[in-house]
Amino acid sequence: MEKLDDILFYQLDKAIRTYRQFAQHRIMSAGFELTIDQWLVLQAIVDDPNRNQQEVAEAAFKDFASVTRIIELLVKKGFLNRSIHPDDRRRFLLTPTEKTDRELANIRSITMQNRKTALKGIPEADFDCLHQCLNQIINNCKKS
Amino acid sequence: MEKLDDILFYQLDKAIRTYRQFAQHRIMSAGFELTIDQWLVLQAIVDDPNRNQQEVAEAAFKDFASVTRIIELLVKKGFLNRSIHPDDRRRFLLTPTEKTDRELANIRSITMQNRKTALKGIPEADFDCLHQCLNQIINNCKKS
DNA sequence: CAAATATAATTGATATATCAATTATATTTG
DNA sequence: CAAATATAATTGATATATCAATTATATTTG
Repeated sequence: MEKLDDILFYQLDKAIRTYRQFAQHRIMSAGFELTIDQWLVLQAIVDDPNRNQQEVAEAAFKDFASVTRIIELLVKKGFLNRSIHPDDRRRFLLTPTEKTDRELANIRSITMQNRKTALKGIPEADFDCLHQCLNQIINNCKKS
Repeated sequence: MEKLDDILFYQLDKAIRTYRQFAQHRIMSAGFELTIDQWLVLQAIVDDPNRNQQEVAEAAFKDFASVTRIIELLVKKGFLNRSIHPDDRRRFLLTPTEKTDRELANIRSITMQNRKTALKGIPEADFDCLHQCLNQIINNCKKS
């Protein structure tokens, strides 16, 4: 029987999850109250507040339903204000609150450190290889 | 603002999730009733039925609590029998049922195809690079 | 314009992840 | 040996993923 660790996809899964656990712990112990997924969604909204939820979902690579629920939490936690969109009553207008920018900036510095730590010892030359391989996998698996 | 796609970890996440969605769809449309995670846990048990649940969790890179719940489902679906372990009443004795081997073998052939499709176009030479990079990330992020 | 269709978002159900608390049993230690 | 501690597994609470169904509004079409 092949060892699970020899299977590329198992290793891929393990790598991203190990990183997520690591990063989440560091964000929490620094006293922040956002999960990585909440951070991703919030960042996607701040980057372009005109996005509707489906565009946010696509940007953050999340499910529509998840985005609905995550935004719910972000509103509850006071990072977003939600009001009805003036041009389309099916949509919401999502506006980051005052504390949002500060929080995002603070988390960003931790995230930068996390990435650096996680990538330590990987030669520059391998980055391209990684990016290309991952892109190829994404394209191969994308539903057409 | 950096594009999310330029961030290695975002791409990593996207790659494994795209693969998972792809693989899960193909397993389902072939008429099987196991999720990838259930398959992983079941495989870990079949590989070595002497494992206790914590060892299963470690092998499948899952949380203890998740393993409890996944085993619950596997028992319900008739892939495992659960009885009290003769040597240690805190443990359970998990025995694959008759249909388990057949099911695993059938899914295996689909999984092989899936992996092949997902890796199409990636040069052999890049595999080592990938494995090494992922391992490095796992080690860098592992809690010590 | 009214009916049909499309779109934006939500909701419900089920699966998995994570953390903390709990239960039951086994082992260790004074 | 009894009390303290360790271990195996479960349970509860909350977050996220996925699919299908639903609701509300907007747009299209006959």
